[in-house]
Amino acid sequence: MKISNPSGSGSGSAIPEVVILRLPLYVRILTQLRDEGIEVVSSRELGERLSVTPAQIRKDLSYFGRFGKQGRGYNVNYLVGELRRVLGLDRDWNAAVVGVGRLGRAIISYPGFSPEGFKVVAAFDADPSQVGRQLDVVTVRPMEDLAKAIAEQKIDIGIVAVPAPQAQPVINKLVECGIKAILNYAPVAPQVPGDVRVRNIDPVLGLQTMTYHLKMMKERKGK
Amino acid sequence: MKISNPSGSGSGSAIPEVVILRLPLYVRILTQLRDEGIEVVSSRELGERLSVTPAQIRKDLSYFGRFGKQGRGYNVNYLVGELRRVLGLDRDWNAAVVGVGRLGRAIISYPGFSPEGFKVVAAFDADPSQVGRQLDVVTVRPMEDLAKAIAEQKIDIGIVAVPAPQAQPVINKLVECGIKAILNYAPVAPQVPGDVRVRNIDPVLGLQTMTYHLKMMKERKGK
DNA sequence: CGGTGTGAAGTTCTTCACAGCC
DNA sequence: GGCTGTGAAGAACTTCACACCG
Repeated sequence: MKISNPSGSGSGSAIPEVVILRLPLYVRILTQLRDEGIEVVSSRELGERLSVTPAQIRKDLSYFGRFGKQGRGYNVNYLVGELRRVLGLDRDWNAAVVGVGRLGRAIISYPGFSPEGFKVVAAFDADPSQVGRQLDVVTVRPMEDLAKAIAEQKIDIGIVAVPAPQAQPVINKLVECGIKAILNYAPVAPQVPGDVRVRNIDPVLGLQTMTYHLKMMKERKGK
Repeated sequence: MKISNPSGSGSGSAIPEVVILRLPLYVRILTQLRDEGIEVVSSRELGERLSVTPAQIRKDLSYFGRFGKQGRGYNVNYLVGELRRVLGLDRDWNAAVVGVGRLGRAIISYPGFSPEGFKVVAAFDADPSQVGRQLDVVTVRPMEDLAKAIAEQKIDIGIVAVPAPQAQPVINKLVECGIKAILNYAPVAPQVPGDVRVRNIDPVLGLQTMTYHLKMMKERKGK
C-alpha cells in the first residue's frame, strides 16, 4: 500500500519537486554573480544571497551531479550552464496566450519573457471583435484555431489570462490540445490531469497569506 | 542546538506555515461554493475541488477550531467567515506601490485587489518627472515622502514594482519604514529580517520550473 | 450511516556532521 | 584550512484510521 512516485510514470531517481522549484532561483543568483564578474562561489555565499542553508544548496545540487571543487566552491559560469541545461533552459520555448484583455495584452508585451527564452508566438480570444487584432508581434486568433496553432507553431506552454469563470474551460481545452505546462493568471484552483503542470500567478493569494501574520503581530502588541 | 519556531518571536501553538498558505485557497473555493448556493460541504467535496486530500483539509482546519458537524460537513457560509477572520480578511488593508512604470501602473489599476479588501492608497517613484502624476485614484509622490505616508495613511503593505537593480534598496527602505509585508514583483530574491514577510510574483520562475518537466517528458519519448 | 477531529504512523524534506579532496 | 558531497539523524508535513457524534 504505497504509491509514492510523484509526477506519474516514474522516470528514475525521484528528485523532490521542491528541489526543482529552487533551481531557477539558483540560476538567477548565479547569473547575477556572473554579471558582477564573480567566478567562484561557495554554498555558504550562495546561501546567504538566497536565505537558504548551505547544506540545502549542496544537497540540491548533488541530485544532478558533482559541480563543485573541494576547498574552493563552484565555478559560477559552469554551474549556471549546467543548471540551465538541467532545467531545459538551453533552448527557447514557445507559448500561447489565451485571453487578450488588459491582462493578456500586458503579458504579450511583457519584456521579461523573451530574454529568458520564452516566446509568446500566438494569442487567442473567444471574442470575435478581438480576433485579427495585432498585438506586439502576434495577431489575435479565434479559439477554434488553438489545436492547429499548437501543433504548427510547436507551442508547449499555455498562458491563461481570461476571467475566472472561463479559466477552467480554457484550461481543459489546452489540455485536450496536448499542452502539458500552463501558466495561469486567473484566480481559480485549476483541475488538471497528473501529467500536466500548472503554476498560478496570483497576487491576491500572496497578500492574503501575509495578512495572517500582520494580524498576529498587531494582536500581540496592543493595537 | 535547536531553533525551530518560525516567524520569529514564538507566539504559541505553532501553526505550520504551509497551512497558512492553503487557507486563502479554501476561502476562495468556499466563496465560490457560496455563490453557487451550496450551503454545506464535506472535506471530501472540498478536497476534490482543490486536488487536496480530505484528511489534510480537516487537519488544517483543526488548527483553528472545530468548524464542522459530524455526519454532515461544514456550513459554507460559517466556515468562510471564520477563515476570513483567521486570516485577517475581515477588514481592509492599505498598500503602497513603489515604482510606477508599466508594471506599477498595471498594479494600481488592477481591479482584483479592491473587492478583496486591499486598497492601493499611495504610489511612489524615484523619477521626479513621474511625481505629481495622477494614476487612478492616487497621485505619485517622491520616495522621500514614503515614511510619512506610511504612518499617516496607515499603510501595512508595500508593493514593489521597480526594475530588478532597484528592488533591494527599495525593500530596505520599506523595511526601515516599518513595513512587515511586501509583495514583490521584481525578479530578485529579496533579503529581509525574519519578522518581515515577502511574497514574490514572478512568472518567469514559474515557467522555468515547468520546463524541467517538459524536457523530461520529451526525453522519455524520443523527440 | 456519513463525516468530523485527532493521536499515531508514515513519508518527505532539511540539517547535521564528517570523510575526502584541493 | 576551506569547502564539497553525502549517509544518517532530525524536523516538518501528510496520511491513516478510528473514536465519537448528529
